[in-house]
Amino acid sequence: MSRSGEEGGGGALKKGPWTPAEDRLLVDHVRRNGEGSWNTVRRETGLQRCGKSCRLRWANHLRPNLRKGPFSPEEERLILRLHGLLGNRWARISSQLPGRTDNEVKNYWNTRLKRRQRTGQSLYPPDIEREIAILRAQNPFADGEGNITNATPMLPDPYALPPRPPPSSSTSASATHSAPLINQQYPLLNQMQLRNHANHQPHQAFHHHHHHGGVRSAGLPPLPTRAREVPSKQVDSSSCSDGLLEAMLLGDEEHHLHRANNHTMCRAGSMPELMYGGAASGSDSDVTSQLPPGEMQDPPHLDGKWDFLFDDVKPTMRRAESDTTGMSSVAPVSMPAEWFGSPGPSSVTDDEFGLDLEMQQLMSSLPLSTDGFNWNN
DNA sequence: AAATAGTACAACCGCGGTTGT
DNA sequence: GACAACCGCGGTTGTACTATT
Repeated sequence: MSRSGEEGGGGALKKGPWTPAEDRLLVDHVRRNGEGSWNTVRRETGLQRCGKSCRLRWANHLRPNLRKGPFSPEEERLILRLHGLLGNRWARISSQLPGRTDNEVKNYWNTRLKRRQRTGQSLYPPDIEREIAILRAQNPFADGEGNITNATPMLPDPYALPPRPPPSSSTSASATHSAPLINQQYPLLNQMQLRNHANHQPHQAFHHHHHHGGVRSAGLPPLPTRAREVPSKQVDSSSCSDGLLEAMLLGDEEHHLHRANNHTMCRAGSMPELMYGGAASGSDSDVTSQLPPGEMQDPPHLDGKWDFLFDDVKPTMRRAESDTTGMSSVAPVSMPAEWFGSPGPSSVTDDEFGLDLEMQQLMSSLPLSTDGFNWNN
């Protein structure tokens, strides 16, 4: 089969930078049809772009709640830690950075941090390296290459009673013993575990890893089939808004980061003019409600007409979601509600939950320390 | 001011996974 | 089960921008 077959028919597909007119076509398409079905964009809008390109453009530049601009020190720390645990799984890493895309994280890593390698510096700051070594020892599903190694699910019971605290005197020694994830060094993590317990039914508490290239869940109960791969960006907020990350960040400077992510800087990348607002309708579907007054901008090149774009964006209706076999209770995965200013309870689907759980386990292992390391070195 | 090097980022490409027929 | 279509992810490339010489 031809992987490029999706471009079949019609004239040549356009490549290169997107124009405002193309963006408008795509956004309007998503507004009417929801995300997904990217290959119908061309048929329905006449946009001479392949579906793949449309998806990328939407995900990286046009979707709401994108956070652009330099990574904050907190974000950088998180990237480093997660990369140490996950490797080059950019989508997973970016899922823990609200509003950030995998492409951004990837670019960041390739430029800023790989420069350290070229200059002979270690990939991670020394303290992060220590953390990673410890966390790897604690997380049996994350090896040094970022691979999932849980051919046999080995996640500690997240609902287990807190174990004995590790010896307070020997941090390095803990790297050699398999310390449980619930760690009294990080009291908030215990809260997170309890919260996790309250939010999810026990039968859901298994590890389900969907990522290609990884080891899939072995001998685990089948998941209700839902619309397959969830773009990581679409998981992020639902994972964070009600999940463990926010709890972890409570009382921490990163908490402020997270709050900031939720309420500001909702703009689109190279097109800062693409503010999804201007006519605050007050409805849940109005992303502009997340933008502080005064941050509204009219997109110059679009003559201030972007306000209409996201008033009624429909949730994705994908093939697998169009059935009515017990999946009607599954919230649409695309267009998370929090995009539109209605955080509400997390609507994590079963599939998302599997991803979420894995990330929660990892995230719950990350210490809260905010050291004074110079991250620009 | 011009040339060069370095950086940042958008976009493309290929691969692999999932779903539908 | 085989195949086709679709989709998402990660690697890579192209190019605009900025800093330096």
